[in-house]
Amino acid sequence: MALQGTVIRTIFQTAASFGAAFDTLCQLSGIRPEEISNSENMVEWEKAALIWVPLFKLSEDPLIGLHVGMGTDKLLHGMIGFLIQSCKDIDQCIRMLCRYGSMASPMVEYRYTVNEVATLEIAQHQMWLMKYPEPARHANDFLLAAVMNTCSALSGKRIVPLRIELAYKMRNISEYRKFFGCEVFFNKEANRIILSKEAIATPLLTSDQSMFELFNSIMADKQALLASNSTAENLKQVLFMQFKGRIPTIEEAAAALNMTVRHLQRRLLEEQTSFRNIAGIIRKEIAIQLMQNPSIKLSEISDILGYSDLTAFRKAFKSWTNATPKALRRTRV
Amino acid sequence: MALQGTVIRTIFQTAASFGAAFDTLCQLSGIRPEEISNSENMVEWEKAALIWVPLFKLSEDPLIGLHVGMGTDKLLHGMIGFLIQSCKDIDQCIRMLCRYGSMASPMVEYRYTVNEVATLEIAQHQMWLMKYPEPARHANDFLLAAVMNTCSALSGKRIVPLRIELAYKMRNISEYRKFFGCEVFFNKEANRIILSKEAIATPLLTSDQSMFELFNSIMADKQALLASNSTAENLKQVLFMQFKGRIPTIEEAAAALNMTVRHLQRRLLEEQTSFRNIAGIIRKEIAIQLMQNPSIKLSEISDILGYSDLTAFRKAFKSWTNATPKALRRTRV
DNA sequence: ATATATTTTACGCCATGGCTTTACAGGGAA
DNA sequence: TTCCCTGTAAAGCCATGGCGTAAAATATAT
Repeated sequence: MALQGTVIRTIFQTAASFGAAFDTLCQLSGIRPEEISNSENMVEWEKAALIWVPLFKLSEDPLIGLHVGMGTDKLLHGMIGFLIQSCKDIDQCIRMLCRYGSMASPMVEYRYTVNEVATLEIAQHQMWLMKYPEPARHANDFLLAAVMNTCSALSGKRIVPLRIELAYKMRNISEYRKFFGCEVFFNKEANRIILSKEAIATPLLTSDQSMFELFNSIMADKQALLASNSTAENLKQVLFMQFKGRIPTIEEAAAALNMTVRHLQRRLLEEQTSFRNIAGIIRKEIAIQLMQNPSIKLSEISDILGYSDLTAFRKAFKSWTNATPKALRRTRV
Repeated sequence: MALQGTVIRTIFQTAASFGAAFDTLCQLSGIRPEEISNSENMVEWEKAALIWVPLFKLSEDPLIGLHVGMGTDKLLHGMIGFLIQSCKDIDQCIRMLCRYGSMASPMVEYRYTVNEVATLEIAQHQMWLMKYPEPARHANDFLLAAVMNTCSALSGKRIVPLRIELAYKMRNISEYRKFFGCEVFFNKEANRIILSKEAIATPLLTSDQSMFELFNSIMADKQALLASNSTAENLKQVLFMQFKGRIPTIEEAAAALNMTVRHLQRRLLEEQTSFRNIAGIIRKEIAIQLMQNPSIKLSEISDILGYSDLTAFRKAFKSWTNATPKALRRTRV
């Protein structure tokens, strides 16, 4: 899992105005400038997640994510960036973000629903939230602010949401209100931008139908290409991306892959693996990731992975790693 | 722990209009009519909690508690009933209910706060809620309705709350709305009646200052008499009544008993016991009560008692009972 | 390809031993 | 009475073995 490199470049460049030199940030984040100069290049998710640590240290700004997002008027670059700026209105922009956003940042899922109001939910992967809670918060603030800024920049009008809902604790609410221009609620169940139907109907100044169709076609082809992996790889993707407190059942996974359970089992058998095998791999990966945050207790990791019994988790862990959790934590320090 | 017997008599008499004969209810509840004919007599808490089971079976009414409460215009009887009807206004009524209510129904705590609005919270003991969730719901509905009905009856005006908040799932909301005459919210964190300041300032038709002072003096003396137990008994009372997910610490208990930690330890030593000893007794008692509901898992009981580790709970349980939890559940079936 | 039946495996639940840490017990001085 | 200090017991955390059950694997018939 990774993040489009140029998003990081944008963040670092914008942060220069907060007293943080571009080169210093690269160095402190372990990122070479060439890694983030090309919109096709992806940066490993942990490197991307942790850029906020030096950013915070250097700026001493508890709202560094929000402030950097304020200064970002182009969230994504390259092909997807061109696609978005060619959309006809804000609504289509957000739909394209939802459809292709995961190609640029697979650790974030964008969900969009339109009823009386339009709701865009930004869902970071739970593993990221658990392992690096504070950097995840800055990243989310950044995304929200950058999304709104980008919408305003492309439409030539200040787009004001109906309200913002944030899943974390309040922190200097007046800064949020000032930037978004609407009420902001903390401690909500998810991170959401709620927009009016008028707002999402706002046309873009940069709209270009033929360019839109061109870029959309290219993106769709690219997405299809990425998807033509082995069944095992696709299954891993599904299990990992749709992980929310428990591994999906084989029925759910088969449905997500548009095949029957028995067919999925046959395909996996052809590839010398099984659903149970893949599910174990995903659990192991998430467990080991979370164990690298020493403040996360073993019982929490067990709960997160869907085990209702700690002894069962211990046994499973031993079977994956041939080591006990404590022993593995010792070796990884 | 018990409940003022005449409250049950009132419930049974009111339920007669729902097709349930008084004698039948007594028989099905294992309660002799003499037990509930005297306002000074108390009925064991489990008998009192379980009266709703036959009531529900006979009436087949999922809102039996609410409906019986609707027909009850005198919540408490005897001395405390006279005290309440002698109050000057609704506000004083509720204060007396909070102060002396636990003498009539120790398994319920009434909490009252007045800010912009007046909030009366009715908190049933957690052990009751866990062991008998459905009867607890009926009892709570009954209490809420009876409290409002009693207020209206004593003041000669229909007292309409600002809103009602209930901690359980929605069930035929229109019946609640119709009776209370205000909005009702379910799935809230506690059971509360929210009243306006105008409502609580409503004077009682039955107000009598000299009778109030007489009954208040008698109740205060009686409460003081009940309290002049051994330190161990008082501590048990405090630990049990203030149990909310964990046993209070020795500091908290000492503060509740108006003495220092060291003084409490000395008093208990004089009575050949200790805080740890008393705390263990309370934990054991709650654990055994909850284990009698087979749908409550051991891990839930462990959590409820404040253990963050199931193996520690198992060990403690063995030390209290000389039996494993499963073995004890087998013998008690 | 699906449906059914049988087999296998991993999770849920139970119980216990071991080690560390922390809350309490209790003595004693002021 | 308060304050301080030392010792101890119980809770927190770790790890493992055992047994039953349900989900998944797989064989087989259609």
